[in-house]
Amino acid sequence: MKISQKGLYALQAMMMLARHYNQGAIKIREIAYEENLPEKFLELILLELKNARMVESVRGAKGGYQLRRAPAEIRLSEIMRLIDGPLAPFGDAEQLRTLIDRDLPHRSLYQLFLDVRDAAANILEHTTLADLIAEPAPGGKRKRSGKKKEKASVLPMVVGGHKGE
Amino acid sequence: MKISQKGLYALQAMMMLARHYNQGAIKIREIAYEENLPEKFLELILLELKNARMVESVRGAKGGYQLRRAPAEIRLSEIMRLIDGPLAPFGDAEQLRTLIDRDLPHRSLYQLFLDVRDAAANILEHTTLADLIAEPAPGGKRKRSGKKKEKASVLPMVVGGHKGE
DNA sequence: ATAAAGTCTACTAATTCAATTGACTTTATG
DNA sequence: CATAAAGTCAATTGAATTAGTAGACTTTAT
Repeated sequence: MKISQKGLYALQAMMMLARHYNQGAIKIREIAYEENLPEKFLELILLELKNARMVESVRGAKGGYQLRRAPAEIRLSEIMRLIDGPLAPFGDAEQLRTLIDRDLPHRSLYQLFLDVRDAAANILEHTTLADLIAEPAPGGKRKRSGKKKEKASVLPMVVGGHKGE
Repeated sequence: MKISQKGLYALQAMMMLARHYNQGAIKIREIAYEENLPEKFLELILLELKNARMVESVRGAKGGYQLRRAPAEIRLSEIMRLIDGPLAPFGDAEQLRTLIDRDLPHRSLYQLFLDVRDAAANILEHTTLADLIAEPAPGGKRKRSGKKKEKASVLPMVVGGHKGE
């Protein structure tokens, strides 16, 4: 899973729209200005987000873009998959599962790739735009939404070492 | 973190060399044949692995390649970083930490990226070539080495849902 | 009618990816 | 000591991807 410049722009634009949720349509120019994004490029990105039904547009004068669902209902994984493809570091989850079954000599390698993709998916499926725009409590640590009704498996919070990369 | 074709080849080649550890130098041609890799491309990859001191070469007739360290001492993260760069989905860990400090409006987004990279790093730093080539116990589940002496933070085992991507 | 907005198609320049080519160097061996 | 088998290394290539730009078109508020 590699996030491209375009993917970053998409996420920034969506965060901006989330911050302005329920304030009517926001012009491309305003998003571009507030987030410092190339306007013409952003245009294409918003079109893609619209075709994926994550945002909706209002055409003509007074037009602009707005989220189609509440920020808490839009997962980061959804945006990332749309713009940058599968979360897996190689191929996609389906393909990896097939390879694990069929390419026995490399089974363990593909299983590892799948583990990595699952770790990323667990984080990105459980984080929404609402989580990202929530102001952090002054002394507090970052929180994830932990949606109520989902069937997804438990999510261990990974803290991460402090050196490396 | 995206694994390129080249990265996959490197991992396959290293696994092959791990399987033949302590059997002397293995010819590029043999690796290419056994793993079905393009020979000339593999050549370049092995050169890179050599410059990174993960393998060593023997030149001339009877020459070939072998691991410079035991399979249990070669982490997957090392190979992947060499060939495909940082494990982070965007930039690298250092850069993300800087952005988290300096780009306050996007702090939460970069923190999320860092969480994803930490999750991947936790898996890939704790898996070695020895883990990958270990034959799975007939009915058993996949295991990770869990090295003894390391200072790295605890690693929760992420299982992963069964739909998605 | 007009201006302000989104829509859409096409193009491009730069970079990366996945190799391949071919000349060169080193070493075992007979 | 000639030779063949091997690794070394620089250069090139074709295709794909990335990060945009340009410009014509459509829709809508006023």
